[in-house]
Amino acid sequence: MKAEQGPDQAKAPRTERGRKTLRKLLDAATREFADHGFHDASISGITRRAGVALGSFYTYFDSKDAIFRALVSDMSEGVGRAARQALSPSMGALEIEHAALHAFLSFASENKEIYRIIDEAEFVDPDSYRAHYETIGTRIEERLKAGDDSGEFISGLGAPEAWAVMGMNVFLGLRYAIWAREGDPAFEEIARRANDLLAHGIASSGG
Amino acid sequence: MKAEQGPDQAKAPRTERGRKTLRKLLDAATREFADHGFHDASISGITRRAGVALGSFYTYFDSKDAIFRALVSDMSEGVGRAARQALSPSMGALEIEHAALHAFLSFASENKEIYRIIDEAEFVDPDSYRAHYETIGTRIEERLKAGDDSGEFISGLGAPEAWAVMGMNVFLGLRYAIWAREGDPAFEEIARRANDLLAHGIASSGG
DNA sequence: CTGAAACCTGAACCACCTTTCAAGTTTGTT
DNA sequence: AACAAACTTGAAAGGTGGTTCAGGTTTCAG
Repeated sequence: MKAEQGPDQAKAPRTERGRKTLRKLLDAATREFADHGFHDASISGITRRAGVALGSFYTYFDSKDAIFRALVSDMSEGVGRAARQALSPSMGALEIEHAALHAFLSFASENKEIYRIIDEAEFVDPDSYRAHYETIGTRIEERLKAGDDSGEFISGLGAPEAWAVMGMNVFLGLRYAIWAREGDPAFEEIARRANDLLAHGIASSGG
Repeated sequence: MKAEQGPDQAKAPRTERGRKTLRKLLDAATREFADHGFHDASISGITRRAGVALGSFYTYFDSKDAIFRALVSDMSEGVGRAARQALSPSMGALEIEHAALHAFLSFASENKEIYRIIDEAEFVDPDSYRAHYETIGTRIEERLKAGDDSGEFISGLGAPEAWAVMGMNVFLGLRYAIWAREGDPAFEEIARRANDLLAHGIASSGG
């Protein structure tokens, strides 16, 4: 239909002024979507926060959907980047899962608005949402298979176990990072307990 | 602001005709919200599906939000009812978790629209959404504590483990019930593998 | 049977929001 | 300096859809 720069790119600015305006719009949109949700957010709200005229928005994005997609894509990458940085190949397989969850909890805690936006993609941009979790699920599955190969994990692990681990992590993030309460255990304890569950399960040995 | 019948009740009809119209509106709304999502759903779409005039909607609900809330509340109870029916006190603690997940997968598979509507409540009606998961989490935590007491589970289990289990179940439901694919394992196998993970974890015994 | 309450109807009101556009300003290159 | 391209501007076009309302019909208790 229309020639675009990249998969979900904004119309690329060609001057310094343009790059600054684009950045202002993206930052403003993050706040606007976080505060109001996709549908109650308005373009005029975004441009007001960004301090630019309403019409300027369309210099950089074709539509409200387009800027939302750009944001989701940005943030999905951000989650991946944060996870990658916390992991090192020298870690043991279990240790990797522990570090991944701990990093995820910290990231979610510091980026609550980002999390809400990705969640809302389920309804605004289902393909991106699905791609986001499929990608993470695949990465976890690869880690499980690696632990299998190295003898640290039992064999026969696959996608179902990967999705189970992902679900654990996401829900612990929802409860203890996004919905954090006074008196909750620290992230360190949460990660340790989840790791114990993952390692040995909860059946009593005598059973 | 306004006197209402119940916590999230529709304006109660007083005649048989009224009860039928209310039911038609709720059924139509379920389909409309499932097909279009909250914001792209329209009142006129609901009344068209229900076969009643636009204005009749406001005889039963104060707003679009109100009917959505009523629906979420209905459905949240439906999920709980389905789970309760699948469980029996004679089951062992692990068996209970297995049955709960299996029932949830079946329920989600047969009620995809319900699943989607509850998910969207995160944005339309955050309090209901949170209450929904807090309730389920508490119920799981009670089951874990019961297994602890009976000696079937290790001791020290609590909310973090409950949320981990809930996350596992929800994400397995998302992947294998809602996003089911050709060639996926049967629910029985998914439930069995999740139950193994929950019972013994994935660390190799020799570790 | 009868009257009041419940219920139904759909056109119109209204508030709001995305998107367009024509005209003006700034930037960067030659 | 001079010009084209990039960028900005904000009013207004063009839609949409939630909500109201005044008047008509049905229900049901007495």
